[in-house]
Amino acid sequence: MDIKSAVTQLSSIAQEARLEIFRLLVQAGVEGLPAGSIGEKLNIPPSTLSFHLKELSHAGLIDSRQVSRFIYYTANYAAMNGLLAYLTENCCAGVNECCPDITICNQEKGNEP
Amino acid sequence: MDIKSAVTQLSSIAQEARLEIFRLLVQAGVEGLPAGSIGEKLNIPPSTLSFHLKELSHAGLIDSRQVSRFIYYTANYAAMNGLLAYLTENCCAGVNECCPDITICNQEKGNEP
DNA sequence: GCATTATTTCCATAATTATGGAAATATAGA
DNA sequence: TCTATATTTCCATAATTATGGAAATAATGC
Repeated sequence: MDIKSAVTQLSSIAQEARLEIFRLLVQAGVEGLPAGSIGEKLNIPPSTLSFHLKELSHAGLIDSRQVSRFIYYTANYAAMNGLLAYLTENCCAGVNECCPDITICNQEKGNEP
Repeated sequence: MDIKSAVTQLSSIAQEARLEIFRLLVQAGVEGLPAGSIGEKLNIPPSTLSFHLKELSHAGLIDSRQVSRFIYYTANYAAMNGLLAYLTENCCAGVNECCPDITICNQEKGNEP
């Protein structure tokens, strides 16, 4: 992880609408949600939603896949992990127990029904 | 944690200079660093540094204390924890093991010499 | 091909944020 | 009080980012 990617990822969630979208997707799990549902749940007009989804997507914090006419968006848990790890890297100079290892939202253990 | 605070905190580190400052302080541990040292290490002019430190401070991600003529800045590990927890809250709907508990950088276990 | 639905692009406008020089303020020691 | 050092405030300029309507594009079923 380099600092520019980290800034891009942080910027992408440093905005209320996008943070709501991201958290919604984090909570939605590996199946994700189609764009339309996201806009409906969060009451965001299509053009604005599209703009924000693109920002999150470019940052790499969410992925998308097409299913018929719907585009499903999902949180990229690995990217989230990477970002959190970067923030806490070498915490307290790694000298002691101040900062335990982190392992958060490992997508390998997803909850696909 | 409410979404506005989270956005404020994320915005505060969604900027290269500030992310460098924050990470430097996270790594510096509980003693922290005086403003001057930060500016020197990261090559940031005083006025710019002051602006960025204020942003981080207002967001609550760093604290400061005066020691003689120096102002020491420190990472607020509790705030960092809170932010990371907010991002991963109810991950995958909390249905399974997708997202283990997180405990990162607990300042109670600091490494004061 | 046509109608329908889903999503994105384009665009102008508005709002926010970053930069750093110069001056001001604060602290401490002689 | 005078001087030196540390940090912040002020300010103008520049750059980036957000918003949403309207139009365009894409995908599906009939």
